[in-house]
Amino acid sequence: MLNFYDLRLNNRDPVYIQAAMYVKRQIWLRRALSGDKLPSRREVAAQLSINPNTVQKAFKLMEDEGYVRTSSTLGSIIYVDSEIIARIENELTRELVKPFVDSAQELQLSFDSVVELIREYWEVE
Amino acid sequence: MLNFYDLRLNNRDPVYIQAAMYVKRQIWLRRALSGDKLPSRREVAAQLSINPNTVQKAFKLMEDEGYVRTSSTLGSIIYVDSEIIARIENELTRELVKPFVDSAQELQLSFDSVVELIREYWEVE
DNA sequence: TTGATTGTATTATGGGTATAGTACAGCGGG
DNA sequence: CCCGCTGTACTATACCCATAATACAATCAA
Repeated sequence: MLNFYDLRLNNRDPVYIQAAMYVKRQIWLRRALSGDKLPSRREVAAQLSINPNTVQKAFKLMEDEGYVRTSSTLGSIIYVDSEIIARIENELTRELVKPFVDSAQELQLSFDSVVELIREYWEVE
Repeated sequence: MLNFYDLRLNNRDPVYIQAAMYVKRQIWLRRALSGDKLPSRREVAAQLSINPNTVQKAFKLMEDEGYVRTSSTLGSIIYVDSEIIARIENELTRELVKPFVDSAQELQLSFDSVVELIREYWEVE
């Protein structure tokens, strides 16, 4: 049973987007596999301390994007096939790397200096 | 006279934030120097095809952050000293690199694979 | 069977953002 | 002097997001 306790919400992006992205990352990490159950809308809302309506919106989005299926009898489960996984992988890496490279180049940073900056932040926590 | 023709607005972030960030980047790139004039609110609105009120909000933000000064006689001009430049540099690199590294680590990417991904996107246009 | 949980839906409120439209005092160039 | 531009301010509208508070039919366990 996938849970949402690890998800730390930020104040920048819509909450329902963040929730769906979280599930996407779990699929990417192979921590969410086809058939895995998701908690109920109300349970997820409790885990994240958000409104059940916002969770409903996230589930709706995940269903539309194809990796969550819902039946009123069984609740919601993960569904992924190779096509969906490939789509998610492309989406996650592209959405991560592309804007970063664009911004770095807009600031006219060199490739080497960017690598150096990342190295600085990589280990520190 | 600094203009805003190069700024491509996205649909993700508030427009007035993007406008202020654009000026910040020009300062970072030393394309905007102390004393450089900014167009009027209405002129910026025209350059970006947005509402003058939104521009006013951007100018208000830039004044609050210290790198734009306005007098009703001379209009708005850039003002930066070494302290402000240092602050902007830290802010831009941190806001660029930190979230990127956080996301990459959340996807459990290795440092080397991240560098490789960036290399893939770096030259491509 | 009864009661609790489920997915789903609706209405209302509030905050943030962006827009449109208007207004006004101050200043400068013709 | 006067017209136009300036910065500034205000109201109203609209959209998206998030929340609160319900409501209801279907399902399942006790």
